[in-house]
Amino acid sequence: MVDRNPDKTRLALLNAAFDEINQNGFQAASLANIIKETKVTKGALYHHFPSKLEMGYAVVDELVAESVKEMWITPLKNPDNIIDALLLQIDSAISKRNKENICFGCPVNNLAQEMSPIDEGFRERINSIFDLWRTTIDEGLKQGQSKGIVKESISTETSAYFIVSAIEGATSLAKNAKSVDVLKTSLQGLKEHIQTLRK
Amino acid sequence: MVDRNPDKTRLALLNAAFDEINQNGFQAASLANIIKETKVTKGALYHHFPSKLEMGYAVVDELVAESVKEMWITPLKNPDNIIDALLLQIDSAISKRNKENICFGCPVNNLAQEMSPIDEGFRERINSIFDLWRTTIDEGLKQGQSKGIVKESISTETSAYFIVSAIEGATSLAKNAKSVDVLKTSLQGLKEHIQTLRK
DNA sequence: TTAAACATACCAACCAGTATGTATGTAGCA
DNA sequence: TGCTACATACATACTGGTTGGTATGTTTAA
Repeated sequence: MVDRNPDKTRLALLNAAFDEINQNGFQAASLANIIKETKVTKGALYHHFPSKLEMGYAVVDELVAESVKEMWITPLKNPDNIIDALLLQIDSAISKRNKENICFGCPVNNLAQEMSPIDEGFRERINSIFDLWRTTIDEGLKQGQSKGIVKESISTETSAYFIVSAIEGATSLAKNAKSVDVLKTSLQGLKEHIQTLRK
Repeated sequence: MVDRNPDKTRLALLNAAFDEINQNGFQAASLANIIKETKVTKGALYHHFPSKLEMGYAVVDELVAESVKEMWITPLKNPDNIIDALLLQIDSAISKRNKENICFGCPVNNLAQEMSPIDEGFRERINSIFDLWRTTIDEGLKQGQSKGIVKESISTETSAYFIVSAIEGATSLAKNAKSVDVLKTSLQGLKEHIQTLRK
């Protein structure tokens, strides 16, 4: 490194680790690739992070969790109309995908699948992301019910679980198919379902 | 090995590989663990499979694909009532899960997540499993429409994509939460949705 | 002068894969 | 039936490469 800027160095490592993990998974993520990509030396890496595992945790806490909040929490907090807000965010999620990035899937789901049976630290972190996501939708639907926007007959809890799982499943299918169209079609089914929740 | 039984040896390796892959993913699956588990030597393993990759393919072709067919293809081929058949298989899938095995998730989805960006051989194999699954549901819904069981207004293709992605997403959420209840609740939403497809 | 920030060289452990061997079942033939 | 030839089935020991991690530096800012 030419410039001595610890914050910048740390962030560069974190971003490179995020990419490496997203492409190869955590276990197969190679520190050698990360230091090659960032041009940070191994000594500097281990100055900023005590271990590969802790670096992985930092990626989840600081990058993955933040991106989920940006996409699925903040826009769904106290919206005028939760159903419209959900449909908008689904379309927004679709529009962010293209041929090149569809194959990486959802970082949260990737790590959930790979690490949850192996490492409790990852599992708990990812679980709290899913919990926050689901409870935010649950809360939004409940508010929608009391506002008279959402059908009273539905269980908001069941719906919230169902919506999150459908989004993750659609992202997963599309990742494997390497197809934005698969994502669109799968989420079209979800969108139509969400419309039926309207009062 | 005491007894010289090539078919048995091969199957033992395949089963052990399936377990090892299911727990650790393909890349982190260790041949050392597999030969330790089966008490088959490395020479014998490489006599039956030319490489780790080919052994992985064999696991997908001979074990994973077969288990999906048993659960999601055969019972959904030409059923009297596709909606009842779907609901039955979903309940059957739930009932096969317990505290101990919920954390392993769906083998198809696990491999899809991990290997699809990395290896085309895995991706194609898994993709054809998903295709078969989805088209079977699609075909079943189409037959249901012509029999007057399923609403004419729905797109069977969209519904089929949606159903498969919801099942995978629910399995994924439950895996991470290590909770059969999460699976039940998520799939409850799907079951209610499937009921609305009835004419 | 001190500590943070970074750099270099190295390590043991593990990995998939291979080279080379041995034991055993079987097909062909006398 | 008994012997030979051969291929299948399995075993052992090793290799080169990669892994995460560490010990021991040097540089630089405060």
